[in-house]
This record gives sequence, structure tokens and C-alpha cells, in this order.
Amino acid sequence: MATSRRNVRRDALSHFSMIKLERDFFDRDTCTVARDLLGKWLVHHVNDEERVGRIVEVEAYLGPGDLAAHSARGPTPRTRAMFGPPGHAYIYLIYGMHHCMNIVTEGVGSGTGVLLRAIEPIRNVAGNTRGPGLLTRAMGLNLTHYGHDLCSENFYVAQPEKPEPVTVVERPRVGVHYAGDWADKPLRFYIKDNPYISKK
DNA sequence: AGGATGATATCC
DNA sequence: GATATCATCCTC
Repeated sequence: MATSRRNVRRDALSHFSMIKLERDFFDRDTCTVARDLLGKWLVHHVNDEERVGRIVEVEAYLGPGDLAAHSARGPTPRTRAMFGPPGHAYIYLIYGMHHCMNIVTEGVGSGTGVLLRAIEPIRNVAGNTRGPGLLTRAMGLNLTHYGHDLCSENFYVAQPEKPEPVTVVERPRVGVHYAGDWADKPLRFYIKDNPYISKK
């Protein structure tokens, strides 16, 4: 995938060097994107503060046909973003209290995406980040970010200049017992032995 | 083990 | 319009 020189940033705001991911990173097979997101940095600028979290746990949702996916029964007002172009945020409110963030993958109409379940604090991230609702709270994300393009200036995913090697663990997804055969498929991925995983 | 808390999907 | 459900988190 293309990583152009203009996307290498070393400015005053981020004293870490990183390479911003471009849209073609997300326009690939969803499980591949999910795995490749492990170890990447989620970056969100809140006022003059740059919040950075290292993605350590994700889940893949494979679109209509995946009975655990919100997109299982086609587009609705809520899931509209999942059927849009890759590299955008699908964020929803759950249990009336918590927000969960997905990154849309593959082409327009796929209904696929990757749920971010846990991050490791890197910079300006306070509080518990071990869980999808806690992650969004710590990163300052909510429904105002619904459909936000991650190929943007203030909200994006980047590869650190010197990424640590990761070993990927596969497990069934969390909280999708209702999804029949799809509940058992190993579509949850996390970094082995990372202390910020949401649960065993 | 159970409560919080509100949008959404799916029924009538 | 009513209601069951929810890709969760916290406290007991």
C-alpha cells in the first residue's frame, strides 16, 4: 500500500514519529485489516491535545450474512456508515451509556468493519481503556464522530515508525451469543500477553 | 448477580 | 405506539 512521504509527520504537536494510514489500507479483506490494525496507533486531536492509543484488541464483523454484525439485515439509519466507503468511523451508542467505535473496511456496500475493543495508552490518554466503551471515553469519541473520515487531519490511524513485533491471538467475539454459528467463529484478535486486553 | 440508561428494530 | 433487546460497565 502507498505510504507517501507527506504522511510522515514529525511536528511539534506529536513528538512521536508515525506514518498515517491511507484509505487503501482499509479497502482490504476485513480479517486482514483487523489483524493489521493490532499495534497501530489511533490518534485523535481534542482541542490542542493529541491523544494516542495503541490498538491491542479488535473484532471483525463481516457484513450481511454475519449474524453478529449490525449490518446483518442490510442498511438502516444507524448502520448507514457501515455500508459507506472504507476508512470511516461507524460509532454507535450501546446500553444507553457507552459508545463503540468501528472502522469501516472493504468497498462501498460491503457492510463490513472492525470494532476497536482495547487500546494501550501512549500519550494524553487517561483512565481505563480495556473495553470498547472505555476506549471511546478515554479517546473522547462519541456520536458526533459518526461517519468521520479517518483519512483526515485530526482523527486517524498511523503506523509507528518502529512498530514492536506482535503475536496475534484468535478467539470468539465477545457478547454475540445470539448469533448462532457466527458466535463461535474466531473473529476477535488481540496482541498476546498485552496487559490492556479487555478480558480473558 | 443485577442495575444503569436510551436508541433501535420489530412487532402490533 | 409499545416493547424487547442491546458488539457494556460498574457495584454489590
